[in-house]
Amino acid sequence: MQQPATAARILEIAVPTPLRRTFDYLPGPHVPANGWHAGMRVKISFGHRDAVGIVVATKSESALPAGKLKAIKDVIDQAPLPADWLALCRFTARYYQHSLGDTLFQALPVLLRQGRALEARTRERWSLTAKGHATTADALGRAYKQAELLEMLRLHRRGMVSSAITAQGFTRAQLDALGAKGLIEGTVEQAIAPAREHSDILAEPSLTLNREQTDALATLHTGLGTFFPTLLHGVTGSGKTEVYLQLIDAVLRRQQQALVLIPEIGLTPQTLARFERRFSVPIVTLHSGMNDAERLDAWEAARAGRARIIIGTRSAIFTPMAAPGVIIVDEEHDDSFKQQDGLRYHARDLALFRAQTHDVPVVLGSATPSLTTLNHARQGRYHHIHLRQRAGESAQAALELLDVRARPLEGGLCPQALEAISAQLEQKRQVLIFINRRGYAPTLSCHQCGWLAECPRCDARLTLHRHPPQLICHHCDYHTRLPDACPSCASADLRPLGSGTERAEDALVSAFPETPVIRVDRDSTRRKDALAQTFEKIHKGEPCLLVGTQMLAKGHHFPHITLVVVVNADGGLYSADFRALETSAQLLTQVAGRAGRAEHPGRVLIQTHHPDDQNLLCLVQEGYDTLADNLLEERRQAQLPPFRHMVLLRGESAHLDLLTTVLETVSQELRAWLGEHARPVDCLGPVPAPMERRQGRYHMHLMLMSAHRAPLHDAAAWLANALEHRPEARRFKWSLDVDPVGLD
DNA sequence: AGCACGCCGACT
DNA sequence: GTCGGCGTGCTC
Repeated sequence: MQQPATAARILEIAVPTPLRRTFDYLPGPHVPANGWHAGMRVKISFGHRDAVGIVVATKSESALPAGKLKAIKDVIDQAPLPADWLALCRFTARYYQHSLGDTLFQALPVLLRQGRALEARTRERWSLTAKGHATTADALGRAYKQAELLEMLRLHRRGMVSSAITAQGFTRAQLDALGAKGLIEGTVEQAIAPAREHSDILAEPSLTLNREQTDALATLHTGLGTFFPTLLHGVTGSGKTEVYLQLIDAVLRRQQQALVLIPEIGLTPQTLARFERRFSVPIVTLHSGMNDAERLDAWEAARAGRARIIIGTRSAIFTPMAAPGVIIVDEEHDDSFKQQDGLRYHARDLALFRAQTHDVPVVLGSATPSLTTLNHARQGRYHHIHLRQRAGESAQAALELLDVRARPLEGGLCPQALEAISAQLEQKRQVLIFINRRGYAPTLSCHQCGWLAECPRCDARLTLHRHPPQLICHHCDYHTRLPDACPSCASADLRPLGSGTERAEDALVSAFPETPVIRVDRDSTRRKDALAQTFEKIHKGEPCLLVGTQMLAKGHHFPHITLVVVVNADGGLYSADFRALETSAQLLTQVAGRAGRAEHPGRVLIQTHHPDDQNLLCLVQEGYDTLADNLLEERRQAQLPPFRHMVLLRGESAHLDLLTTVLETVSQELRAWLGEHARPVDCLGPVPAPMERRQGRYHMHLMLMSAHRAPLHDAAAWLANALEHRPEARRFKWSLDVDPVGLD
């Protein structure tokens, strides 16, 4: 037996504030039944407001005189939040140089942030009794509604929860009446009910694996119960999901849970349905479409161990688990795993940390792995499993470059592309046209004087939209009506410059009036279910033209598409951002993977103004893996990530001079400090951000680079500290980005 | 980040 | 005369 905990004299408490420090409180008269422990939530008065805080330590002394300390107002949790969850948040806060309080509260569902008790909600499930089964509806005489209810429940073998019953138009009175007659009974269960004992894990048999999949699974099986990081490197259609499913099956049989992270728009209803069809255990999902109560239910059920499979986007990495067994990060190269504001964490990287602390395998799956992950695999830090065959009959589509220099373009499409589209349509097939630009045209220009429509608040062109006709800035919320004449020379000869999805759509409608043209981008898909409905239409296989942005490239597969046209592959070729080529090669490969299924070999036509570009040629002739190796070599020579690590300090202000001056000063001080303490860290800048002016504010960067994490971390911490204690630094916004994924 | 305090402009 | 603008200071 544990000794009764001695009463804590001081509680160290993390508070939801960006301040990077904790605050000491007195326990007052409050003593939890099992003593004070880190991870307990408390109510406190903080400054001039009330707040929820989390105890992160108990101690006997404070740096502050006792008279300055307040007592807490109340205890919320009698049992602390999980210790490993707290450790994950601590690591995250330290690694990303973020306030612990902010980190902890961000990792908590909203209702827990607000101080709601952590316990499963309960609900009532109704089903027929033996007597109910033996009774026919006509025995109920004139109680028609009751008879109807009885019949409905007869159809639901596992019963129905009361909310579902009332949603069908029945009342509590009708339930009670049938209950009183002994025909039905209600049992109270937790919001996400545990799997029934002795029930099967599988609801349907697994698929037969091919040789590669079998080997992959065998390797992964050897890693169960240990930290076993693996890159599952499989071409589109190679059956990665089936490998995940069978690995999860093994994890469930060990009485453990599986956490599956997916990109923001990667969770298609098809994928979720596949998990739910396969397993009969409780599965919870965590995504943006859920309300606060549902999120709390899922979080609580995962923590308690009732939820056996947890599927979610980025933030699901913070879901606690009673018995973690595996973490899977699907499409690990996807940038939506990186949070781009506030706490700028990367869910994939945290998945690695979590897997390590839990001693469980972590599987990173992708057809186009990030250079970071590929480098780990090449250096033997991760197991590297290849799936090179496509499962099923389909062939890999052939990639071809189309030189569009000096060719006439219709909605961005050259005559050769239009011809190829026409040939496919004659054979009643579907074609995908990929343009990574929404709107009608990237900008509007004056044919007389060369004026370009520019955003008054950003260093960017305004995009021309047709529905409704407007000039819109895609970097801020600025929009304006179309000018009748050139603001510069008053000429009326204003012309759209270049093509976006809307213009391609128009061009295709006039070129192929018989064929339906479906546009998929953020503007055409505003309504909630519009995307799902559109995809359903496409899956019927009727000939059609599909025009869209990268929304089309992710997750979904379209078996009837036999031709993909990429309108412009040049975007990533000559960008200032060192990652642009990597991202763009991944995107092109993902788009190309949409074509060519079953009996039709696919074609992918890539329009370019740079048909001799070495990288583009490499991608087309050798494929992503070879290009990735070349890019890794370039990164090594340039000493860029992943060969050196990076921390970016972003500063933002309406006053450029103020921003520059302070960043100059602080960077000089940092360089002096680095020299004095012999820290091998390079400090570059301040330099203007790639788009210096955005939303009327100036953006400057300071970049820290080092081959070693520890000194880089020290430098970042020094910088954060210096800025926090410098009064001038409070006159502009700044943030640190550890391992940034974009330099914007 | 909140939130309060504080000292100067256009409103009932 | 007051409502309110956001500069500045503080949170155990």
